[in-house]
Amino acid sequence: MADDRRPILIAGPTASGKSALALALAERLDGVVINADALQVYDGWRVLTARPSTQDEAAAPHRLYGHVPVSQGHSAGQWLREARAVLAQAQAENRLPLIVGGSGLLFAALTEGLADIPEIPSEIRALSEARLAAEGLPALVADLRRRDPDTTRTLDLDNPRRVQRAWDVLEATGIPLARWQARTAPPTLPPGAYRALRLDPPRERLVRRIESRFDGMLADGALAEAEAALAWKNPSPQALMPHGAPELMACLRGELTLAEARDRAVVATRRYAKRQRTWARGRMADWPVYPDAEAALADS
RNA sequence: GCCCGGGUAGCUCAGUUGGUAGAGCAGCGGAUUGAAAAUCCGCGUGUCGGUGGUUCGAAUCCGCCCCCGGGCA
Repeated sequence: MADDRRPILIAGPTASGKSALALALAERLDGVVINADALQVYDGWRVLTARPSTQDEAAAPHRLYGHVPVSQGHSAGQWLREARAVLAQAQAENRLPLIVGGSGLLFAALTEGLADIPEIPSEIRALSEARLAAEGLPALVADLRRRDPDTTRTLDLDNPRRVQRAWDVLEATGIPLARWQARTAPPTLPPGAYRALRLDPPRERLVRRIESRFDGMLADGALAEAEAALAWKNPSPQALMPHGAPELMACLRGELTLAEARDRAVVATRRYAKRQRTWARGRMADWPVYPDAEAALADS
């Protein structure tokens, strides 16, 4: 097992200790830490997204952290392409890849595959966004049903994001989303090509960690980060959504007290952790589970 | 001490002329193949402050008591 150089995937809810575990393993096993978190890719945040510190980054190589400008969008597809390149590079350098993050979709893309759909031009996205706002979801659903009955059959039609995505893909490529997905190529990391584990601390402990971590973020300059974000020129919507960011920005605008902002940020984070656990139960059911990083380290 | 408001789900509150209660948020469960830290779906028994009474029947009417606001002394 010691000379097993297959990539290690580390998942778990936010604040469960994934990053620390990845760093410890990277130091021990001559590894490279690869980010699988949708928001830690942004260069505008460090404190509020709980990104590894500069000291952490000096202790072991880290990839796909803070490499995307906040003016840009980012997608699971982009991440997958980047992750493939980084994996190949790690292999060439004989470093053990440690892929760590909280975004279940990114792990699924890597281990189950993702349809090879080109990026959607921003104008098309803007168009569907505008139609959604002006005509509402039912109108977009009706339009999609008429033009792409196939995809409509299996789509969650109550979910504006999904409907919009299907509409965008059809509009941009002329090919139904369902057909793209049916043609999905085999995954980058098929079963057996990787090792995986997930952290899942007891619920009460995780809640306490979420609270104390946010208080720590406030002590570490989260407000200054939010203040800087207020001055960003054209941030992409997703760059503004780290938990705590909208709340602290509202606080700085005088719309919330700091205590209110803190409570709402904690609640948002807790709700996210719950969704992450649901994903893990359903989609990572066969990954070995540990209550914390120490237990996982002791076992590896 | 007196007067007026309030006391209903963990929190904020709705409850038509008395027919044993319901929203939002939180919480819980679930979905999730490109904005995923997003988005969507499902789940509501709680001494209706306490106690006595009126009534076939009280969160709803009456008496007393307790608690929280505000006002007058």
